[in-house]
Amino acid sequence: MSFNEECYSILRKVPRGKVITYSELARAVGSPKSARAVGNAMNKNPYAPRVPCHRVVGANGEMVGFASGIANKIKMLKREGVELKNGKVDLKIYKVNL
DNA sequence: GTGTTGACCACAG
DNA sequence: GCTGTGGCCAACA
Repeated sequence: MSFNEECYSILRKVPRGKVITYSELARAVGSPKSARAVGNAMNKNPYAPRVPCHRVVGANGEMVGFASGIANKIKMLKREGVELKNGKVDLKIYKVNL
């Protein structure tokens, strides 16, 4: 079980219509400071269709880079029922409760 | 083994 | 609110 695999595993647990932050995901993996490494893993994302990497947002619910483009990411989230507030996600509502 | 880069985060000014 | 700095981890040259 590699670090990135852990990330994918946790991310897969995020239900549709919900999101998670890199920080929270990193914390769930066990390294609260490895948010950067998490992003790196998402960027590679060998499990592209299996892992909903578009549900991962910044610590403030802000959309940070996305391999396929931020616009596409937002579209997917919206399609899942996630409303965006000024290009950001309301973590109070959409952030999954671990 | 070292240095750089990247979908980050927190803190200080 | 924005910029700069430091720190973290993983992957690559």
